[in-house]
Parts: sequence; structure tokens; C-alpha cells
Amino acid sequence: MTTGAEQSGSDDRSTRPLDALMAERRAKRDALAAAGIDPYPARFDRTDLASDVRRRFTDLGPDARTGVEVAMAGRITARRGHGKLVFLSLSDRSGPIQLLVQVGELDARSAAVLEACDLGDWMGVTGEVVTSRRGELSVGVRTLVLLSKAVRPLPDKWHGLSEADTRYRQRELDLLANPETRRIFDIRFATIAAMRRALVDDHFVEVETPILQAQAGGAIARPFVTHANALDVDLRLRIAPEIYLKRLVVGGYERVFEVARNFRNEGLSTRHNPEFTALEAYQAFGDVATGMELTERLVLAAADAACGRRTFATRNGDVDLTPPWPRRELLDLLAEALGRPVHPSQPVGALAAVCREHDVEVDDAWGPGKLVFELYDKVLLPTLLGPVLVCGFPVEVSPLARHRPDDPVLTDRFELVVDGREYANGYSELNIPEEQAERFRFEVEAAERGDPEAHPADLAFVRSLEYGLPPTAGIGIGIDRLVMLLAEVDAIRDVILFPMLRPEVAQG
RNA sequence: GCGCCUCUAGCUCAACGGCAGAGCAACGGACUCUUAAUCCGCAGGUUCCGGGUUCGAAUCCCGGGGGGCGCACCA
Repeated sequence: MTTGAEQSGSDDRSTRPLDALMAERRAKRDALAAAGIDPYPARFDRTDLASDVRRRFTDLGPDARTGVEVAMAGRITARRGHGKLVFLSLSDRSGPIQLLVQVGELDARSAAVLEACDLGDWMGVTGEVVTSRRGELSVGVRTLVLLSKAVRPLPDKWHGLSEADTRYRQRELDLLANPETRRIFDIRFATIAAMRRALVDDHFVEVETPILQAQAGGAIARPFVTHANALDVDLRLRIAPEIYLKRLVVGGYERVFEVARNFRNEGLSTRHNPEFTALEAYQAFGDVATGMELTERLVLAAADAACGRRTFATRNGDVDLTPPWPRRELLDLLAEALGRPVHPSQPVGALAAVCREHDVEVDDAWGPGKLVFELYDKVLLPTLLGPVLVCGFPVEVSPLARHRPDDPVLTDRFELVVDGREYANGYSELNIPEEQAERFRFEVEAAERGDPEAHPADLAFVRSLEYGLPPTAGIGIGIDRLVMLLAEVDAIRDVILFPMLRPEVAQG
């Protein structure tokens, strides 16, 4: 609960305009209370939403009466007074509807509520569904009940709220003032719901795994560190749920998924928020092809359910998500882009030279696989409009993926690329315990050479593999970025309700 | 982290070295068919904060803070 502390300033501040505006609103509320009208009633029984009424009465002419009584509730968003006739706009979660109030016909309590009404107040109304003389569907108000007073004035009803800082810090205000914001988040939550439904229908079990972990694994990123007082140990916030999910497959959950909030202690940008949401799913007895099909299905389910269409505008043109998406070999695409073949079995020196030719920065500690990946990431990826499933990543940058039987320096791993960005990632899971242990040893060596992003060795995971992980397909889909694509917005902050910001400083 | 931009009334924006203004919201009034209602009237300011230059600073300079964009890191 918020206290009124910020209003308790000294006398010279009480004359500021905001204080005056709020004092007026409080005074109206208090006047109603003094007249025996509860300004904060506990309950209101609604019969219809605005959209229900709109759907039900589509073809009424002007000045119609229906004889249908409704009880509706929402926020007052506009007021157009004509003396003894007042039009109000009432907006509920389904949208707006007009209220038509003939002041002379109200009972005394309702008249007092109307008198004290401000834009932004929550109001309950009862009355008959009618149309105005101009034909606008309306509720001919019989009673008006104040449900909650907005003592703080709301943003401009026409221009809304535009300042980005305020929109992110006070998202509730953004949501109530800007319909476009609500549209974006409706897409977000419909996307998650659709994917969840598709997985559950396909016999996947939704599970929960630890966010506080002794070791942050399953991806390559810097973790947040926190402390558990009871155990007196430092813990890390998870950077990916992958390791635990595969341990559940070992335990017999053959199909699992988690909508996982991940935390990475890295920079903020248009495309990065330190906490973000990924969907990870694991399916026993499947391989990389299974993962690609599953990714295709889930993204399509989201697009269909959240948007009802499959073509979306991006910075670089429209993309059509209609399946099947092309499957392309990473090395084939790279050879086309570079005009010569490259392969992680080539000498480091030769690959580093190719990197320099294309202005890709090179670190001496990098092996050939990392260099090939860098060429992909910096030279090829930005040019791919997609959707395309790029397959065959170097084993050196894929410590948890199964290597290819016919080429042990590559893995059966894919990424989904759209508009030059990665949206999903998946592979045939590495399930040979000795090989996983060897991969971890390689990572530890990298760490000892000074690589801050090496994957930590996870002996509990290796032990788990020793009990037997069936052949398994695993995928991860970046939910925030997918929603950016589906909602056609450019900033990750526009698809996260409360993005990370510097803490608000108290204004002196 | 570096560079560029930005911060003025509750909200949206003007004024860009010379009296801080408008629209919406508010307040007082008129109005029984509006829907960005209209009309008349009235009120509302720590120009993000702190310093400096100047006869004079919202405006120019320095420092600080918040935010945005780009680059870097990453998904």
C-alpha cells in the first residue's frame, strides 16, 4: 500500500497546482462521504461488458429503446455536458461505451455522484440500453454509483501519455491512457497462452525449476549473484533453465517445458532487458528435426492466436511465417556470404584472417569453432530476413549439444533467424555422460585461460546423465523478441510491463 | 562503458538571450443529442537539480540527475 507521505509537504508546497487539483478531487469524495455515500464500496455486480452490449445490439436505429436493463462498470474517460443532458464515456476491459444521463431523472444519490464525477473515476451504472438521437449505442442511466475515486488527475484524454520514462515507471498509467499499449500486452499474453496450450495439448508438462542456483548454467552469460543467509552461501540467478529441465527428462518426465524468467547481468538495450522470458521445451525420443518442427508449430500457434495473421512488418521488410521454413546449413550459407568455404576444422590462423577481411574482431583465445560462429553472427546473420532455420553449429560454441556423427566438430543445433535476429535455438541434446564431462573440462580450461563466459562444469548434471538421458530434442524461444515481432515494435521495453530502469530518485 | 539527443502547468506541446504561453484537464457560468461537444469567464509555473557568464538565462557555459537513440556486450 502506498501512503500519503508524499503529500505531507510543508505549507508552501500545498499551493502547487497538482496539490490543488488533488485537493479538489478529495474534497468531492469527502463531500459524498459526508452525504452518506460510500466512495469506496466493496462490490458492484456487473451484468455486461461494453463489448457484450455492442455485439448484442448492432443494428439499432437512432433514438431507440430496447427495454433491456444492464449493470456496467468501468472508468469514466470523457464527459460531454449539455446542461440537463450529460454524455459520459465509460471504459471497461472490453472497450468504451457511452452513458446518456438525463440529470432530471436521476435519484438524489446518483445526481450527487454525477456532480462529484471526475475523469478517471471508477463508476458503476444501471440503466436501459438505448441509442442517442445521433444513433450512438448508449446506456440510458438510471443510477450512478461511484466505485473508486481517482484523486490524482489522469493524462490528457486525447494525447495520452508519451514520455517514455513515465510510461515505463508507471505502466498502469500508460495502459489506461494509451490503447496501443494494451494492444501490445494483449499480444504478449495471448502468445504465451497459445504456446502453453499447444504444448499441454501435446502432452508436455509445465514444470518449475530453481531460479536461485549455486551455479548458473545452460547458457553463456554473466549471472546476478545474491546471498542465502540461512546457508551462508552465494547463489546465482539462473541464466537458463536447461540443465534442470534435462534432469527432469532423466527422471521420466518425457515432455517438459517451462516459461522461464532468466536473468543476465549484462547491458540494457533496445533488444536486451536483464530479466527476460524464454520458453524452453524438451521432448524425449526427438532430435534436432523434432525441435525445428516444434518451434515452427509454437510460433505459428502464437501468431494465429495473438494476431490472426502470419505476415509481419520488420525494419527490413515483411516476413511471412507460413511454414515450412527453409532449413539451411550454416556452413553453406556462410560459404555463399563469404565467397569461399569455411569450416571449424580449418586452422585458426586462416579463419582469423577471414574474420579480419570482414572487419570481425578476433580474440587470441578463440578456437576455430568460435571464429566460424563469429563470422556467422557478424557477417551472415544481419543479412538474413528469414524466417530460416540455420543448422549445424560448431561444437566449440555448443557445449550441451550432440555432435554430428559424420562431422564431430559440428553439432545438430539450429537457430531460428528472422530479420537478422535469433528468435529460437535448439538441438539434439548431448546425452553421453563422458562426452559431456569432456566438454565441461574444455570449458573449465577456457575459464582458466581467462574466458569470463565459459560454461561452469556441472558435476550433478553429468551424474544425472550417467543414469541415462534418452535421445532428446530441446528448444528455447525468446518470448520477448517474439512478441516484438508479432506486435511490430522495436524496443524490448515496449513488450515488458515493468522493464528494468534505474531506481526512481526521490525528488527533493 | 562511449557518443548524440532530451527534460517547461496534472497531460500534450510552444517560447530558443528581453514580461513563460496555448490546447486538454480543473474551477465559475450557459446549454436536452454530444462523441477530441461548443461558447463565455477564471485560475494554474522550483522551466529536472547545482553553479557560472550576462544589465537580463527556460534559452548560453560547466557539473550532476532522469530518460531516449546509436555503438559495444549479449538473447
